[in-house]
Amino acid sequence: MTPRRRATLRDIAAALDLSVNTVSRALAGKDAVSEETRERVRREADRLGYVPNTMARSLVLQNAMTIGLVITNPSNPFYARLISAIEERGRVHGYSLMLMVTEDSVDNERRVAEELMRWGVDGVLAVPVQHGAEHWERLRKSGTPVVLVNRDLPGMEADLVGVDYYDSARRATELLLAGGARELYLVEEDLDISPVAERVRGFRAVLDEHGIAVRDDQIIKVPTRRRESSSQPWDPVDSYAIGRRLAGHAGPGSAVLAGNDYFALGVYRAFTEHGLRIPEDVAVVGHGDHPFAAYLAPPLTTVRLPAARVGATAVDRLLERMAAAAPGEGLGGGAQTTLLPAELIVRASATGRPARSPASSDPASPDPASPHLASPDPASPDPASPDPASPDPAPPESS
Amino acid sequence: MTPRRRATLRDIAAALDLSVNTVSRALAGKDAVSEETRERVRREADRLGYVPNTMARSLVLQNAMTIGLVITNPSNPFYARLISAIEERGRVHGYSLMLMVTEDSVDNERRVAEELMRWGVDGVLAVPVQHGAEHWERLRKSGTPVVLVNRDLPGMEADLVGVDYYDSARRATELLLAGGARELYLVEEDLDISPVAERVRGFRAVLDEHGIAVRDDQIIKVPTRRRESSSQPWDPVDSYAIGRRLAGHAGPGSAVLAGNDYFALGVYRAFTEHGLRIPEDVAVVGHGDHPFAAYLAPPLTTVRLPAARVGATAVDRLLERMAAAAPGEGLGGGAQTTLLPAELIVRASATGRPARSPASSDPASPDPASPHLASPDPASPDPASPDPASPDPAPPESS
DNA sequence: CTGAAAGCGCTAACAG
DNA sequence: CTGTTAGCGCTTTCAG
Repeated sequence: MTPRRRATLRDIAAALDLSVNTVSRALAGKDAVSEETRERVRREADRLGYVPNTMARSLVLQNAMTIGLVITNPSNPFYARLISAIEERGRVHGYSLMLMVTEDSVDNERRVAEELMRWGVDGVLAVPVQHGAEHWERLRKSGTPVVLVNRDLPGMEADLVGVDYYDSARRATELLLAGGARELYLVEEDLDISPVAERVRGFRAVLDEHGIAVRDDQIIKVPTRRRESSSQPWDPVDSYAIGRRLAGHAGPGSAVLAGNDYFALGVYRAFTEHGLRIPEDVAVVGHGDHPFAAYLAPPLTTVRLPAARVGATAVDRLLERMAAAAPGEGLGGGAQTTLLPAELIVRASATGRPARSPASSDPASPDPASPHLASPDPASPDPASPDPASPDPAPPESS
Repeated sequence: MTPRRRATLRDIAAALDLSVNTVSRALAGKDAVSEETRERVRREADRLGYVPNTMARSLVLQNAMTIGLVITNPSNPFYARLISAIEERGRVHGYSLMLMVTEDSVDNERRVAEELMRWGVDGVLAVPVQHGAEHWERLRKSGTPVVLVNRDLPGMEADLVGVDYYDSARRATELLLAGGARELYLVEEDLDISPVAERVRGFRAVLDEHGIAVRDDQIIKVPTRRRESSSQPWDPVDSYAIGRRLAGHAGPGSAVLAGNDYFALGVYRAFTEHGLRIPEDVAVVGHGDHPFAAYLAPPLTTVRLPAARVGATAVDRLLERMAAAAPGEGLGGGAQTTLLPAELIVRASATGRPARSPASSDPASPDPASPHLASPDPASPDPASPDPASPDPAPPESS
């Protein structure tokens, strides 16, 4: 009984004996239409259950009202939050999201970039796989702005919105040193990506400044297993293995800085099983402030990432580029890089005097290290307030 | 220098002095074209960097080659994995994903459904918000198949692909009873959705069968705070509060079954802080088998959800419906419900003899309760193999 | 084997 | 205020 075929402007026009054009304008709210006609059109439109055809509209308007979002792995909690933030901010501006997943494979990424071109999306937000920038370059040259998110991409001259991991690693390392650690280990994923590189850089820099030599074996790479366990988040199993190895020569003065909380967790367990106490025998700091971090025993000191802000900022930057791309201008100015600050959340796993070390270029960290330092095994596991960095979730009214 | 405007078939045709039509066929690989012409066309096409315009194509073909995916919250790890699985399976069949996020708000859902109609997506996969089915009904009546995922929706007669939570709750409860628990609590999110309802039903059923009366206060609802903390996953903070309350009258024979691992975690911490031992004083079972579950102290017994399979199955079901919707047929047969079995992962937090209770309608659970039972604080935290339910990423049969 | 013509659903000039 | 004419980029008849 219901119309198998969607109603179109023409159907309305026919029923009312008007021209398609008039109907179009009536519905679009343009002026050149009598109020009466407009009313009739409206009525008929929803009598027929008319729904405008976005594709047709986009085809003529030459804009897709869509932005492509390319993510390596939605199961990474940071990216999951990024997706939400981007979707929300995009919607506010009337854009839909075309989501593509690469699983950190360049082949997938190439396919995906191609598909995005075919769709003619208005802009692309991408967490790039490490190698290969040609496909993104092609896209950009064809007039589609591309903004990199979270990871930089060497061969690509594009905007980047990410997190200041160099700084977060510095702060975490300072904290560890301030707590008395001397034998530090950095546990990172074995991927050649900028976030890892930046953290390594920050880690080394601080140790250097303190005159501590860094042996190669202090920077440990955990093999990536995302590909195999498709759509599974990081698995602590490998960091657990690493933790067991470390446990042998660990003792007071040892500390581990992990590139993500899951790695910290694996290490945690290996240590406690081995009878080592955290933080007395070995201090641990993670990255990500995943929901479980505050509830471990002891609560995990970690770095809270401004996912929501990164997402919103990335969308904003992309929107600017899209606006600039419209005229003749060559896609706005030069590439801009925006690194948002992360927040060090000090909890019991890395106790010590707040990192107020001399060398710290640390820009007025919002005094994190207080409540939790008191109780090494706090009775109040941190109300874990929602991303404090996102109290600006876009126009709360937006019409 | 680079073409501001994308090359079109016409450009190729003009350059080669051919008709648009011929070029189209040449590129589409249709037969009625001489090999020579085809070659010339191909060459010119990529000289010009031609990329077919999907929108134009879709407009005439009347299919969008897109499926809409509506998710309440990507930060829920289960949904994150679902997204990956669906994207992957969709891509295999040539479909792109339009992702929409509702944050469990009906208003958002209505907007989103409308938008999906406008795009004319070929089908929709949705994790529905509890109330309001009219917008989905409209979509369906307009000829777009809708398959519900994970949650049922009362007013809607549509296919559903989900998890058998009734069974998972039953099995978990049986396990707890077998372990000697008598005072059981079920901690669930305060949402009126089928997964929760099913678990409550399973929980009650088993207790009933064992002649144990269930007081209302044994079924505890944790307030939802997703909306506020937009794009944040569950926060254990509320379940932690609940755990503290429970800790008062908990003791040997007490047990908690949690609707998700984060809740279990909150309870965990409240108990241990209160000096209660797990599982000796109180046993705990979660839901979800999130990556951290195996690494808690003690490792958390939980239910592993077949996210990848749910995703793949949902896509397959949708594809069937889409195929059926093409002819005159009324969208295939009646609504089908597919509930995939979850797997009970027994770890130290809920020790006891394997649940081999009489009333168990339990279809040969794959003998879970062995390796971990031995060591209440196992030295081998479960290699947490990737979703064992998805070693068959391809159509097990379906198509 | 190739071209001409029509049309998907909508919007943008331009006339009347 | 309203209708006519084009055309977005592509595919599909149907003739040649």
